[in-house]
Parts: sequence; structure tokens; C-alpha cells
Amino acid sequence: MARTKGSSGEKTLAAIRKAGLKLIYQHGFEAMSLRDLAREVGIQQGSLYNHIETKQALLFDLMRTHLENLVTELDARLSDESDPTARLKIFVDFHLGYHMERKSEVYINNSELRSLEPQNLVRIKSLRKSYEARLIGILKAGVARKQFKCADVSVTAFAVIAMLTGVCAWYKPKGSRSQAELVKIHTDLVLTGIAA
Amino acid sequence: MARTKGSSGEKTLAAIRKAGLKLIYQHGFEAMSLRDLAREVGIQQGSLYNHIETKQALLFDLMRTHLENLVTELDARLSDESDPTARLKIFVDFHLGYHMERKSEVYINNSELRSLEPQNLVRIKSLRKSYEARLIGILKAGVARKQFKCADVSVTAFAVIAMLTGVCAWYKPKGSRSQAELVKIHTDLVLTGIAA
Amino acid sequence: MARTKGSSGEKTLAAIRKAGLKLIYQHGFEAMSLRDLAREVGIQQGSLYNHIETKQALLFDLMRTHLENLVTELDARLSDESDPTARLKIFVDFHLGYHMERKSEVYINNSELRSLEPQNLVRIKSLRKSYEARLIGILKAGVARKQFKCADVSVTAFAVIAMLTGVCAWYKPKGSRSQAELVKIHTDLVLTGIAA
Amino acid sequence: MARTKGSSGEKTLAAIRKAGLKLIYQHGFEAMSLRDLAREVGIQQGSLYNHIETKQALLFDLMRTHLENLVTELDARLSDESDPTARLKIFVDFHLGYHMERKSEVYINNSELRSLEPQNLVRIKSLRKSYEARLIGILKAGVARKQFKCADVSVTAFAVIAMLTGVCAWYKPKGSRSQAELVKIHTDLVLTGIAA
DNA sequence: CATGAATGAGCCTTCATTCAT
DNA sequence: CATGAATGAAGGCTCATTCAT
Repeated sequence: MARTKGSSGEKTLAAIRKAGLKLIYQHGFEAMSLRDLAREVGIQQGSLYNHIETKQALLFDLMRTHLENLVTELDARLSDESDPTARLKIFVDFHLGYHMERKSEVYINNSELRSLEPQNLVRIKSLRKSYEARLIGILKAGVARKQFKCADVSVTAFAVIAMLTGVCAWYKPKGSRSQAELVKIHTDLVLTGIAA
Repeated sequence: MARTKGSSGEKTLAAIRKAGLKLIYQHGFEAMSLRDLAREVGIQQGSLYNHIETKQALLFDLMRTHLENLVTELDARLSDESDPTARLKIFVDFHLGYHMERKSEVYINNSELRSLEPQNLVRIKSLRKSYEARLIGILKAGVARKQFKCADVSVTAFAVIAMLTGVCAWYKPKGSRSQAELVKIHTDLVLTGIAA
Repeated sequence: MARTKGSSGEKTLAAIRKAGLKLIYQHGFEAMSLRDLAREVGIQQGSLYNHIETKQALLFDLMRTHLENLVTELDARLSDESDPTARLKIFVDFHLGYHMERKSEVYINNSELRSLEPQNLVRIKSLRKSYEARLIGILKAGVARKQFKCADVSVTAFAVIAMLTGVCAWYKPKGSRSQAELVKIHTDLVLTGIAA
Repeated sequence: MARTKGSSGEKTLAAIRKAGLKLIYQHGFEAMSLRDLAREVGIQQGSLYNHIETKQALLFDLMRTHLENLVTELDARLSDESDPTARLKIFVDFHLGYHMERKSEVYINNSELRSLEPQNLVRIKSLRKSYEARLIGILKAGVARKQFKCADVSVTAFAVIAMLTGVCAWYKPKGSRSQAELVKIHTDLVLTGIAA
């Protein structure tokens, strides 16, 4: 009989991905050694290669998975709404919530682009673009319906994403501001900033 | 070999700092080797140590110098103005202009905090805080005079800085938007976002 | 490359220890490079670290092992005899014989104390002391039974050990004096020197 | 006018020799860096070369000077006495006293033979031999006059020197045994050991 | 004489990766 | 699948020595 689903191999891979996320977040990709990764997982260094192809492939996989999930989830949230202002609120709410709960993934996706090999970089940049395109689309629709006023929708979209993502750099679950408060503050900032 | 004709300590140190800035920006601190750095400067690897104490000390020095200059320059720009709205415009203008012309320094100061040794990290964080304090002060004064409306001046300050600094990640001197246009767009975004 | 055919951890470690003994004896610990050590063993420099923790740990291990064996062997030789004079003869015979056949170990244990890190030094000194304690015990017993006359048993013990160990500095298996002759000469010197 | 005797240059050289003695004693010749030496003397590294030729030349000079003084002083002490037993007492007394006050020199002369370049080693060994020859001569004369009984005068001479020199390894000026006591103990040990 | 900037070889150690077992 | 021993390149840093200033 063949290996069953959820076999030891799959569990090990999941453990490797989890440990990789943690260690890259803590030390950076270059500074994370596979020695450390193997120790964290509780296996020998050589055994890693039964589950990953190379260190670079692990990085790419972590980044790609995060971005794919991000786009998929966003689309699910937006699917029932067509009004630009409502869609923008959903975007801000979703972006903040999703990123605040995934600080490691976000950090890696923002800081380790430089560690990607050229062809992996191309693929990741394309995924990022498709996420940004959602926000640009929302802004364009809002401007068309005279709900928003934007000098340049692309520039504004980048500014908004930078601002929202910036929160993750300092947000702590047990800090003085709750996630809900932060969502409100930033939703206001964005909506006021581009109010028609 | 001894000192080569015309060599001089100060010139060499300046060359090391310049090359360090470039290489850390390109590859990251961990990934920059002193072999590469020496080659870029045109000296032997060991000769670096006539000018820097360690690789870590070089990183710290580059970050510290940038932050100190940043604060000094900002204070000079603000010194003649007391109106909060005018001061905020100066801040946005200065921050964008200064950062766009120093992409390497900015990138390093944002990405390589994790590469700092604990006691160096403390000192850099304190310098960053003193820069942020300028913006927080401006916002507070503006709120007091009912020029601005902010749910939380600290959170707003971080959001503004994140947004403005984000521009540096994609701005290119020869891109489709001039620096002046970007300053205008972002000044509007900020002022509208916190308009009373 | 992976493990080469027929390679085995234990064999490699033994080869490293043997080569280490030889090279430290020839050049001193500081002057022995791990490059040389690896070349002597026939592996890559980095492969050493599959078997030793650090260069320092290798030194400590070589010294500790020698001293532990020394004490164990001596105790075995002395175990059947209780008369002080007979025990002293056994000591001289054993010390000379054991040391003459292990010139490298002896040399290292005497010359490289200064290369030990503080906490390793403490442990080695304690092992040395436990060996010296055997001779001091013999002398004390002999003095108690009026077989020996010693102004100071500790000082005498150190003097005897220094004298005997000194032989190793010049003894050569094929020299003009056989090991047996040297044992006789020194046994006489010692016994006469402390005769009651 | 020319540089006067006791000029700054000579003082610096003396300081270098003194610091060299101290640092080689503390860390060993290989482990002593010229950086450390220069710092100890209070000059720059490069300036050392105005006073010494090379690191090796400094080592050789320190060893040679010590051995030459040793022989000269011993001869002075022995010059008025012709009786072998009295001469042997003088030897033991002188050897212990001179060595106890020059622990650094003694240590270096015994431990750093291996650091000498071949032709320097030859010269140092020859100086050592001429010192040992004094003791061998005394023993031979004593045997001829039936004052001593030695199976082998050379072996005995080495044993005696090893024993006496060994004291320096543990003697401390403020320890529990005074220098005078140690001289007495060892003189007795030697004289009894070879008593006719 | 002293300085300090340079050399080039060398140091111990860690790295990602491979593969016989 | 896991292990552990191996590879070869590279890492940051120190060394004794030289010589223009």
C-alpha cells in the first residue's frame, strides 16, 4: 500500500516551512543557515533535501504561497460588493487584518526580494502586481464614479499599500491599540485623503 | 607593500563608506562580503581594517551618520517656520526629497536593523525615534490649533512616514513622475487625510 | 561530495587525533594550522568539523585523554603492592616507560598548558594534581615507615617528576642508552636521594 | 653632534626586549603578535622595525643573551673554588637562584626552541651545551676524586638540570617555601643522590 | 626615528549541498 | 526517508612586514 495522505513526509515539509518562516523572519534569509533550520525542525541537515530542492526553492515557495493566498482571499472578500467606497473599506480592512496576523510572511515578502534568483524574482513581482492591480482597479472605479479624487491612481495605490503595510512593522497584538482601532484610523485616513 | 603614493586615510575611508553603501544596498549586509568591498575600493581585504573596526561597525556607522544628518537637516529646514500646516508641508517636502536622493541610505536604515548587534540597535532606534518625534510634534501642534484632526497622532505619524518612505522603493529619477509631482501628490494626500 | 566509500566517523576521528598529536608536537599548537592537519589526515579542512568542535577542543581532548590514561594505568600497576620502596620503584619504572613511549603526549601536556582556555586549564590542572598525588602518597607512606627521609614531600615529588619527565626531552629509542639502563640510573638516583 | 649613549633609540630597544620577554612568557612566541608588542611598548607597529630586524631575530636575541649571561655568571661564581663537592653546591645554588629570578627567560629558552629557525637553533643549542658542560665537568671531577658515584655523568647531569629547572615551573616568590629552603632541599637531594 | 596605510598570505570556522549507507 | 560524513568555496579577520611620508 502506498504512503497515506498526511504521512510523515508531508508533516516534515510543513514543519520545515514553518521553521523557515520563523528563522527567515528572525535572522534574514542569508543569515539563516540550514544547520539552524534542521535543528529547529529536529532532523539532520542532509534530511532537508528529501523535502526541499534548495534553500532558494524554499524561499521562493514561501513567498509564492503567501502571495497566492493573499490574492485568493482578497478576491473572496470582494466578490459580493461592487460599490467602490465599500470595496475600498473592505480592502483596507482585509489588508490590515491579513498582514497583522502574518508578520513573518509579510516581512519576508518585503525584505527578501533581493535574495531571489532572477527568474524567481520575475514570478514574485508578477504576483505582487496582480495584488496591487486590485487596489488600482478599485481606485479607478471610484474616480470614475466621482467618489474619489486622485491625481494618479497608481501612485496613490502604492502610497496606500506602503502606509498600510507599514503598520505591521510596529503593530503588536498586545500593544496599546487594538486591531479594530487601527483599521478604523487607517480607513479614515485613506478615505479622507482621497475624498472627492 | 607600504603606503602607495598619494594614498590617504581619509580618502580611503570615504571610498569604503561609499562602496559599503552601494554593496549593502545591492546585496544586503549579510550577503556583502568584505572581499567584494575591498575589490570595489581597490585595496586588499586586510587593508580595510586600517579604516574600520569590524564589518558590523561599518554598518552602524553608515546608519548613524545618515540618521544624524537627517535630523540636523530637518531641523534647519523647520527653524524659520512656526505654523503647523506650513511645517507639515516642509516635512513632507524635505522627507521625500532627502530620501529620494539617498535610496541606499534609506534602504539600509530600513532593512538592516536586524543585522545590528543589540547595543547598536538601541542607539539607532533612539535616533529614529528622535526623527519621528519631529513629525509627532508638528501633528500635535496642528491638532491643538484645530488645523488637523487626528485619531492618534503617533499612529498617524507612523502611517505618514511609512507612506512617504514607501515612495523610495519604486521612485526612479528618470521615471514617469518627477520629484516635484510626487511631492505635490503626497502633500495633498497627507493634508487632505488629516484636514480638520 | 558525500561520504566516500569506506569512510567511517570513528576511523577519521582517530586519524585526526593521531595527526594532531604529531603536528602539535612538531610545531606547537598555535603554529599548527588546521589546513596542515586536514592535509595530514587526507580530508578537506571543513570536514574536520564533523569530528571536532574547535581546534581548542581537540587540544583539550588530547591532553585529557592522556592524563586519564596515565592515572588509570598507574593505579593498575600499583594495585598489588603496598611497600613504599617497592611502590616507588614501580612509579619510576612506570613513569619513565610510559612517557618514553609517548613523547608527543608528554610534550603537549607540558608545553601547551598556556594554550588552554581558562576552564579547560582548570580541568587539566586538576587531573595533573591527581597524578602527582599518587607520588606524594607513596613518599608520605615511606617517610612514615622510616624508609625515606624527605624535607618536604611535595617539593620532592615535584623534583622527582621534573627529573624523570626531563628524560623524555632527549631520550631517543635508538640512542646510546637503553630504556632499561635509564630506568636503573634514575631509580638509583631517586632512591639514594631520599634514602633514610 | 652624534646621538649620545642612552639615547631614545636604545631605551626603546630595551623596552621592546622587556615587553617581548613578558609577552612571549605569557602567550608563547607564535601567539604574541607584534601588534601586542608595539602596544605594550607604546609605539606603532611599523616603528618596531627601526629597532629589530624581524620577530624571529628578537626571539633569538632574547635567548642568546640569556644563555651568554648564564654561562658568564656561573663561571664567575665557580672561579675561586676547585673542590667538586663545593663546586656542585655552588652550581645548585646558582642555578636555582638565577632561574628563579628569571622565570620568563627560562621559560622561553625551554619552550621556544621549536620556534627558532634552523641556523639560530644550532647556535642556541651550542650555548646550552656549553652550560651543561660545566656541570658534567664538575661531576666528572667528583667521580675521579671518589666524592661522587655516577652510573653515567651525562645522564645524571641532564637529570639534575631537569630537576632544578623544574622548580621554576611552580616556584612563586611569595609561596610557602623560601628560595633558601628550596636551595637546601635540592642541594641535599642531589648530593645524597650521587653520594659515593 | 616615528607614523600609518598598504600588502598578500594565512588563520579558524561556517556554508549549502551531495550521497553511500 | 533519515543519517552522517564528505566536499570545496567562502566567510570575517589577523598576521609580519614594507615604505612613502
